[in-house]
Amino acid sequence: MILERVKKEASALIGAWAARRGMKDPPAASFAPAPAHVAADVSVPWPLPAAKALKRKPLEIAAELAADLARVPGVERAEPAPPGFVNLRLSMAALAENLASVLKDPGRYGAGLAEKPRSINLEYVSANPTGPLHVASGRAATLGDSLVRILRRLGHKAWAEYYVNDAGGRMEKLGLSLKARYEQAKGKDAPVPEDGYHGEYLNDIAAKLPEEAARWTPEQFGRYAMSVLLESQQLDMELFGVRFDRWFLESELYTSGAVQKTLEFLRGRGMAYDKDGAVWLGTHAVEGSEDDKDRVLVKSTGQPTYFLPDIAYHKDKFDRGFTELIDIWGADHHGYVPRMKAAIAALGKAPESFQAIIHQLVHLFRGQEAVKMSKRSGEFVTLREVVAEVGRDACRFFFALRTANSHMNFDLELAKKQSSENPVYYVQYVHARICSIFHEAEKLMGEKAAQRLDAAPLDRLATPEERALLIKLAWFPAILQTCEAELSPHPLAGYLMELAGLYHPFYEKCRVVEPKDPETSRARLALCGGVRAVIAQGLDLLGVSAPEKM
RNA sequence: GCGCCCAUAGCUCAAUGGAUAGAGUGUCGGCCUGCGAAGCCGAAGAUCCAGGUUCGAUUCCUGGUGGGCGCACCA
Repeated sequence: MILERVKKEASALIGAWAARRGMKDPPAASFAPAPAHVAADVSVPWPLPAAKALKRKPLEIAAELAADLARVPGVERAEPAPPGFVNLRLSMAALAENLASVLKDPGRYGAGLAEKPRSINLEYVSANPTGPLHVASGRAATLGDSLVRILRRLGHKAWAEYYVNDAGGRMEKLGLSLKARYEQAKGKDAPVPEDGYHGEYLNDIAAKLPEEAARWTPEQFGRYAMSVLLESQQLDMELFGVRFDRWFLESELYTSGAVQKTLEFLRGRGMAYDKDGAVWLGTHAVEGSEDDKDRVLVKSTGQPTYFLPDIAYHKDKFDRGFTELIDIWGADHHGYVPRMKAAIAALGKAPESFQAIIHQLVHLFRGQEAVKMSKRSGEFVTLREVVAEVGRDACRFFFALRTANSHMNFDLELAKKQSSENPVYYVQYVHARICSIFHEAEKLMGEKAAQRLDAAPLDRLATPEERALLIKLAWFPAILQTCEAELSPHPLAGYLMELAGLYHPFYEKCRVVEPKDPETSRARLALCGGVRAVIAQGLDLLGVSAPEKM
């Protein structure tokens, strides 16, 4: 990981430079890829913010600093550039060494960069078990699953959970709806309740009910429907390549007594009080609370609200040893954030230990026409349906490219039409193409020779196209860290697009398998091997396959 | 009414306060008798409006305009 070494050394030199000039709080050094029009690899903008503190011209600082940074091992050249950058060019030897390390152990490339390993519980999707998963759930699933994979690669403990709301009033509503469908199937005139679930899927479940269902109570219908639907959701996630470490049932919180214990815990901390026959959480009294009013924990009927078991659930996560909780919610729940934060504080935990990632909602279109997303009305576009039509890879990459904050329109017609033009194929194509080159090389050089990349003469890599690829490979670990910092996989998806975009010109200009020049062939094969490995690793972190043939 | 989020190329999206705002797709013009044309090369094409802070603003602040979402003893 050449860039990480260079960044570390350069930061130390910058710190020393600042100390020599008596700077008290020097700005942190940052490193970015140099823009296309400068002949350098890494851009260091540090002189610009430093100039303000020192009241000096940024370009002068850059010039002085460049002299220092030129000494960093692996740096071939360091030059000042207006208005106040230091541009670094890495040595070919360093880039070659980096490629060699990628080839040696691709699975460890970018691994273990976490300086302080975090213990994070990520909860996402958590859809009600009252229907199949909607295509919009694919967004949260992609965000969460990819993030978990990336965090683990970096060396963090990341644990994925899905909270199943299998308690409360929904069960009866669902039961009555299924019962109606069941009776309809027997020719009776039994309307689904107005506020029930009107989706087609209940007909399918009704058709497969056992005989004894004739004597079931609505609750039994409800329990049955939920277990079927939960299994269906679990299959949805599996088909989408999303694995959860635990499907946490809300009902467990009741059977274990955790709900009651949490209430007592909050009372004991002086955070809960009685008013108007209900029990309230004194959120306004919590230090730093941004919630504007108190919230009901137990209704005057004696029934807990949704809020209380939810607090119990989050308490349980802390009790299991996680120090950070991250929930991924759709924007329709953003109003719930201050409340949850207040609850976390009421539990006596640091407010920073809980974080909500809010993603904007997915708006479905069929051409120009908006598609309703209601579970109660008939029209319902399931995740499984879309995955079956456009493919898991295309779907996941599509979601992975976007930031959580983007309000996205998902045109089902376009998604189908574009399935062969989806950006994911642009990336996968490079992988397949390289695999094909290796087959070609094996034919000419023999299988063993083509696969022995470790001793390749990498100093043969000298064209701009080859160099651009080597640099791009070097940025991969830093991209994973960006994903962590932004809590989003989208920088990785964008990176893979860029890496693929650099490979094709290389392919056009640099012939890899060339019997007349076996040395260059071997070097280029090694480069191809490195690109293939990083693409495969990157796609895997996004839950996307890297096919050998397309 | 109050709060959160968004507005960048025809379309879908990127861009830790920094250099000439990047991709994909679409349009136009070229490129397959050597490793995959799901590709390459070239062209045209963008920061909603008005102020402000800054050496420097797509980015930060204020005010508009347009849109999404939310403001329960629902979950």
